[in-house]
Amino acid sequence: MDPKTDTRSRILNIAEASVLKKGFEATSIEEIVAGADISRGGFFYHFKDKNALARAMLQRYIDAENALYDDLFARARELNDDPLHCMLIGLKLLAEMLTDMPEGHPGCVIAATAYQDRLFDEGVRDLNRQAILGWRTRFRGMFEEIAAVYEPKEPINMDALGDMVSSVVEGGLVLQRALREHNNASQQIMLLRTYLKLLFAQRQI
Amino acid sequence: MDPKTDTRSRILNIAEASVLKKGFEATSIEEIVAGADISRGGFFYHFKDKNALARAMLQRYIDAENALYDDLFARARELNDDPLHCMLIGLKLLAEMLTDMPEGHPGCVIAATAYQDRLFDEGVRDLNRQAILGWRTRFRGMFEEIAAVYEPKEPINMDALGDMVSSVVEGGLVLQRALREHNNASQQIMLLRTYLKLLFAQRQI
DNA sequence: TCCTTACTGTACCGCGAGTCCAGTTAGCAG
DNA sequence: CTGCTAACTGGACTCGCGGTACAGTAAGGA
Repeated sequence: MDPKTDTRSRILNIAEASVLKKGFEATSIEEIVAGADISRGGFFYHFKDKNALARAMLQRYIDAENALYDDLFARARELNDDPLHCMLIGLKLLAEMLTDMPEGHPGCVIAATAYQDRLFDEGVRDLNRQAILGWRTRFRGMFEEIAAVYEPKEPINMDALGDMVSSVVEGGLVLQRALREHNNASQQIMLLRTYLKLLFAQRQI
Repeated sequence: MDPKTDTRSRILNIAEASVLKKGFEATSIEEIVAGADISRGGFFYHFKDKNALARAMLQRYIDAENALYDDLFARARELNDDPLHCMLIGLKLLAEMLTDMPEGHPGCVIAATAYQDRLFDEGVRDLNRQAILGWRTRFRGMFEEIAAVYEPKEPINMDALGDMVSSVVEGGLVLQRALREHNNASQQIMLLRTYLKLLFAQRQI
């Protein structure tokens, strides 16, 4: 509440809005401090440099994304207890969520970070890495549950399949950003959904 | 031959090597001119600014990528005249090609460009856009040929399916770059290959 | 009263992009 | 041989941005 005590959060909010709109590099410290109504000195009091800001933002983003996945698949699970159908519903929900964002998804920070090596230090890149590995584990687990019930029609590398969710989202977001269209990511997720239907369905063990 | 007359190409070569290794932003004009053994003035004689350099490099990259696809699928066609099998062979060749690169693929310039809005002007972004739209058309055409012979087992948006090739490559490269692994892109392409097998095979019209 | 937290404000540095411009060198055209 | 142009060199300079340094201050608790 007290504007003095939550300056750090205010900085993060302002920075996040600007970074999602224009990219990290395009967001100058100057404009952050202007938006948060503090001095440059104040900024560096909270973050020793731009990398510290990046780390904090990335951590926030990853936490939000994880919470989103938790929520999405929890809701899917309520609707259907079967692991395959739960996954299919979850992906549908994810696709819908991406379509509903009028501006399109803010363009995953993961890719932005991956493609700006120099700008970020090892800590930032490591956060990034851990997040992706976390998603790999999450989805591989779900796919293994599915495979325990439905025999896959083709042999599949489960790690790669786990990665495919992130990969499809990231790839879709790259297209979306480059093409300035707004539903590529959601379309690609729907294609992945079809893939999983073909791969697992109709051969219950 | 004459070092004086092909300075422009020399600049592009030096710049490309450095950009693929460290990223566009991390490549300073200073180091390009040092590598090409010219002066800063000489650089700006050939390229009015860094954007002009980016445009030239991107165009080169896109041309090379298109030539690669032409070659790959031409070779695949020689091996098998059926459109589905041609596609499957082509994707296998592509995956192998990506694995064979010891350093991994140079990390597609498309994504790098998409995620650095401020750095590039409209011209660069438009080149990027046209390239992806070109690949959409290319692959949609191939998928339509396949669909004329093999009825897809699930209804499919052909534009999205065309995009899926680029999307899977881009997504895989993002993972690869973020994880510092080296075969994610090729694995994702192999998954796409399996997808197409499941979607089209065994239902010849 | 003293210490700490959370700043403000100002001055300053280095780096890289980009500009300007005067001068040089090589080659070709008349 | 003259003159013109392309392809530079070299140096000085501006600007924005990240980052440093540090002195001072206002507010709140022990």
